[in-house]
Amino acid sequence: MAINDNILIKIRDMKDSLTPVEKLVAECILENTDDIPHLSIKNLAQLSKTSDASVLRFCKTLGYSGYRSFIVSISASLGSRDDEQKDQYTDIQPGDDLSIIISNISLNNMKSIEDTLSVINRNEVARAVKVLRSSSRIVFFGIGASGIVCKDGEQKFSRINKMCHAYTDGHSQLTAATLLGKGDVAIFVSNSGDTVEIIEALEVVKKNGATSIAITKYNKSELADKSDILLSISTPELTFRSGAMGSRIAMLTVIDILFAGVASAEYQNVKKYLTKTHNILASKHRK
Amino acid sequence: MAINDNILIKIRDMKDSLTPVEKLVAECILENTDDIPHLSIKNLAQLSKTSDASVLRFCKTLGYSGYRSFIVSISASLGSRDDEQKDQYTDIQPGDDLSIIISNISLNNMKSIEDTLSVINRNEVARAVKVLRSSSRIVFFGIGASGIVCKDGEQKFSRINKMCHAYTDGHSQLTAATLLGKGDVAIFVSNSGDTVEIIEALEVVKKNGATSIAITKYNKSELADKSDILLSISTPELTFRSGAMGSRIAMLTVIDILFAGVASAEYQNVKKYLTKTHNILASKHRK
DNA sequence: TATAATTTTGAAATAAAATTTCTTAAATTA
DNA sequence: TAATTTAAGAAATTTTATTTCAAAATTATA
Repeated sequence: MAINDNILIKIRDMKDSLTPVEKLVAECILENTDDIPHLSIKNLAQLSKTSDASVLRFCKTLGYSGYRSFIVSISASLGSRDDEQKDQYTDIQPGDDLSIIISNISLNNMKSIEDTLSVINRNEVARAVKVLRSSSRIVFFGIGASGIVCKDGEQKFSRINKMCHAYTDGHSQLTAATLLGKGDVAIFVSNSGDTVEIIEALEVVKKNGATSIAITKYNKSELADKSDILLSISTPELTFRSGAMGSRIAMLTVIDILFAGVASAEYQNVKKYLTKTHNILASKHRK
Repeated sequence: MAINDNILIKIRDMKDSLTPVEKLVAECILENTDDIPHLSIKNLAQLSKTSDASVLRFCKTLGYSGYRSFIVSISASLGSRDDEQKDQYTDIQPGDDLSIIISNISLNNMKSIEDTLSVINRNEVARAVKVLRSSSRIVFFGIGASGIVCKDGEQKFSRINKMCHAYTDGHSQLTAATLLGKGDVAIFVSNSGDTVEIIEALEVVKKNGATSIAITKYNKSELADKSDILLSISTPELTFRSGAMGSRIAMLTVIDILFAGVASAEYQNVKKYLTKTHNILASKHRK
């Protein structure tokens, strides 16, 4: 829905009440709309087989103060032209035009965040932040795409000097899980919530008395059932074609929230770490 | 959601890499956006306390052919903008209420994607997809938070049986860069575009004749200048508190787009791979 | 720290574009 | 058919944009 004046509609409606030469100008504009903003008044006069004075008269007839104003207005109208479907999930189809792919992927990723925002339980987030703040160390468990989310969490919490580690394969996960104990927090990242290795690790962790946090899709799953704190994400179930794009973005956002929650609550303690790590990284930039 | 180019975002992101006088122009434009379309180049020079030559230089720096093109573009952006205010970037404050943190983080991550959509050059995306399709192998270069994005790319492209690898430390990056040659594609991921190791690797890669693709923030930087194909992202410059959250989400979205572009164009070839990898992963789920 | 090289900048010159004025042509009407 | 009005373009003028160039500021180098 274009909310602004649409000059093209104005021109179309005005057309019949214009003088013959002005009408030529109007028709020329309607036929070459996209090019108009880049034409000079002389160019447009040539293209419409009229004169520059007539083009200017046309602009004034439409109510503009001059050619420049007219161009500004037509540019704005072209800018506000609606871009088709906006906010439903759309899957990528084979052979899709690249432009559609670009907006679909972007919209889906945005939608994943938005949807996660609406399913996530704020009390659970608060509980998670609380146990993370008082934890002696944090261990992330995730495999494949979820492993990447874990690595991200590890990097983030390292910056505020939290003892933390990400384990991204079954074996190291089991060994790490065995060594956890009371006061430790284990964060399990799994889209499905049914990954064998993750459930195995969860069971070991629980036996050892550490607190478990699950980041998983909003759904019934063993992970969701058995973990102490449940942070749900939501993302479209697109076909396998699209890979696990949205869910990963949603999971990262949950990690961001946990990090910001902890860092903000402990700001007095952590700001020196943030400053230090920021500066040391900046020194690795040229110039 | 504004899906079109938004020049105001471009200006905001570019600001810090401009010369002092160009920066004055940029700030003046950001403060008087609505008036700009009706100002002559001389007016704008006066308003920004610079010279007409500098304003013109500013337009060219941003990539426009002249002042007129710039005005057309800014008019289009103004025409397409919808209810602002709501979608301003917001930073986390120490001690913020958890509920505010949750929505700020989510909104900022969404906005990063949206803004990236408005600065990314679709022709460059098309070129990138083309070289990726015909490449004999793909190598990702990135360090720190960007390294995680690289790992993600590696996982994605592996699923369609593309030869690919992510190198996330300076040494392995240099050795990998040395061995690349014609027909190979190197994807460089760096938010700043100035990371020492990345620039070094880029120089080696160029010397060896491989094609270079940069994923970096919309800004002037050595990486942006020197790479063959430039894919820009946009994200708010929040204070250091928030870490590199938005930029990472934006970069991942760009990777998603490249992957979907390649997979969609080669759907007939890759669907068997996608099915196979999907099934083998599903077998690792319980029940 | 002085000097060379480079980059940034604005003033002036030039070119291009927009606007006004004026004249002629066409249409209308008495 | 002649007088009047309206429409249109050519030419002149004004404004605007662009290029060129030299001074100033900055950065690198000795």
